[in-house]
Amino acid sequence: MGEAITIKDIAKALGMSYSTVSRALKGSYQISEATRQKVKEYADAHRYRPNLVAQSLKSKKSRSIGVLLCSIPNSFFAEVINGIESIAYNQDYHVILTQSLESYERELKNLEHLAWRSVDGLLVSLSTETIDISHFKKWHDAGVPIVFFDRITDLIDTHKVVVDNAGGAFDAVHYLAGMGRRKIAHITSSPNISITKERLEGYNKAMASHQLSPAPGYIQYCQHGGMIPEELEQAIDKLFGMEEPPDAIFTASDRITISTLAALYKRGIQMPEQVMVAGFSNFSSPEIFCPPLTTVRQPAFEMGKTATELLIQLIESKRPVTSFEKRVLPAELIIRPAR
Amino acid sequence: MGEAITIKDIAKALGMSYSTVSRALKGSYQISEATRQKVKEYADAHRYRPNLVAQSLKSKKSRSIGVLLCSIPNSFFAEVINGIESIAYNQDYHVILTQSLESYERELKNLEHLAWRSVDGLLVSLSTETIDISHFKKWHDAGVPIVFFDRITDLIDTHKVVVDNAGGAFDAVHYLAGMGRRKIAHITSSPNISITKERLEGYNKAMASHQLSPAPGYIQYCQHGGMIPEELEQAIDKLFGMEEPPDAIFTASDRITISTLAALYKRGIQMPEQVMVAGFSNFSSPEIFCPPLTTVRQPAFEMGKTATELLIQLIESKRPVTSFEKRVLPAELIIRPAR
DNA sequence: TTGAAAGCGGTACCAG
DNA sequence: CTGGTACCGCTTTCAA
Repeated sequence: MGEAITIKDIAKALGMSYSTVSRALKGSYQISEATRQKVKEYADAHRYRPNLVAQSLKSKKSRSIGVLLCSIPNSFFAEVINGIESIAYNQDYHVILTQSLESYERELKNLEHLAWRSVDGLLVSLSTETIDISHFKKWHDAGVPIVFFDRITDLIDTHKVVVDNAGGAFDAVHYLAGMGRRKIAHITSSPNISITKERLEGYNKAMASHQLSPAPGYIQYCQHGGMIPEELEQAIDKLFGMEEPPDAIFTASDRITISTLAALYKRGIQMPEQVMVAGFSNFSSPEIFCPPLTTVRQPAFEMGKTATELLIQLIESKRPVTSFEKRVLPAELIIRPAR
Repeated sequence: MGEAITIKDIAKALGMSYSTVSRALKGSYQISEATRQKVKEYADAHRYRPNLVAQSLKSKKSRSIGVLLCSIPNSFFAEVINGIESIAYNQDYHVILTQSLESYERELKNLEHLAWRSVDGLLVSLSTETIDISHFKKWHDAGVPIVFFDRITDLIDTHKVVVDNAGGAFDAVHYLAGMGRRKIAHITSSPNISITKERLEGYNKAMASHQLSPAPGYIQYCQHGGMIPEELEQAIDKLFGMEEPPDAIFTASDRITISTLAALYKRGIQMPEQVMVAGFSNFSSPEIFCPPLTTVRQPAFEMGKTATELLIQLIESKRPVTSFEKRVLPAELIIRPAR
């Protein structure tokens, strides 16, 4: 795009060698203040911008970050992407997005693709189907920086960014119990992924703290995280086919929350009278739902930002990093009373 | 990422010259079937992948597409991005996203940034602030392929992808009128952008066809497309401070629709009794809003796909393209009756 | 402090 | 049909 001026042009114009110009532009090194001035001036005047491709070829760094996540238009991930871009843009990295659509197969293919594109590092949120993580282990062991976010794994030692899933889940269930509900069900994602376990833990803890114990079948898993509509339909049908159907549901993710509400409507189940719903969601205005929805909101933008900062730190670290951190961001319960 | 095998490695291993290997790999040209076989086999066996950076440097093509839009986490644009990625991924282009956040200033900066990254082409949806489009004209005249989508301009002759905004607007307003509403207001975005004009046109036409003429002040513009919360608050306050407040509102975009509902709630204005709302939105399940929202849905994924296909076609065209098309995708009115 | 030159991985032209 | 080589734009050693 556009015919740009190169180092050679500058050298020719100023009657110097390429290397001198190159050095002058990078600041550093041994170079006389005079020539540096001259070069900088000329460069600015002619709007010189280094050719990134040439730099890449030389440095073997692509200044790109690969992102693996399940779905771009999911409101949670869309916000995460926003956070990622906000950092990457300023640090002159570009971001290559790939979506697994909750398929292990696709996750593998995407990883392959990103490897080929020679990204400098990876931001990864695992698919619901993923159990074996040796594909990531391979790259990680080969020295490729990886930061996991949201759906993480304990089997690879690197930076991780998550929200306080257990805490958020606890708060939501505690709220439902506080509203007098005792038969609180939980519709959640695949048991494979970390967030499912942690949110379940919060649910269990809150139930216990209210001396409640969920009936068998009160915990419904959607293997594909609600990506497949039938999953949710089935979950709802099972719950309301029970002898003692729930009087509240705690939903574990954005997509599941929205789909649960839709499915309940379709069946004419009254909310909040018959069943009260609260769950994870990052939709901007859940107060316009019917009834207004109490949600656990995740700092998605923040998560994207933090993960990207950590990744770039890893990429640009001079010495191999051996000590890793797990950032836990707070989840926020936003209570929206019925009208 | 990873230590890859190069053409030189293959050449060395097979005792041929670089050029022979290169030719063999590209298929074409004059090369004996035997050597081609040998090379291909070796390459496959050792998982050879051409170095994209080197190819870029040589070919002066980056195989990247720059995208300019207003906001990533907006549900409409998030779906568009999904469509863009779906095509780009398969054609081995990568996508660089930038957001204007409805600022002309930022749009300029982003364009600069993308130019520097030497993208092969641009997908552009203008910011609400943009009036002067000479920055795009400059690049377009320099031969950079551009495809405009959604918020387009007539001042640059190139491919464009839009939805039938006037038609969608007409349908929505016609629906409201059909429900017996006569005082139908319109909250819309900045008058600068194409979609505002077209949706207004549909509104006017539908009003006229029902022998309705909007009171002065029934058309409220949000200069920043509802990005700034106060804009909407003011619009609502103006509408309901009038002697004859509206009994229906047609909203012109996703963000405006959601914010309008939220603002009406906040003020305790009853829907649909006091005022009935219908508008553009790509939220997945507006039936869970209160009341269920009748929406004009745009084929956003399709739009992203189509725009990207057209762009890649431009980029890869051997001869300069001189005849351009404007694809108009249908908008779909989805009626959701009150419960 | 500056210049010359090699090389990153591919491509394409020119000989042979 | 195949080999040699220059070159894309930049960085970096080695000499001067």
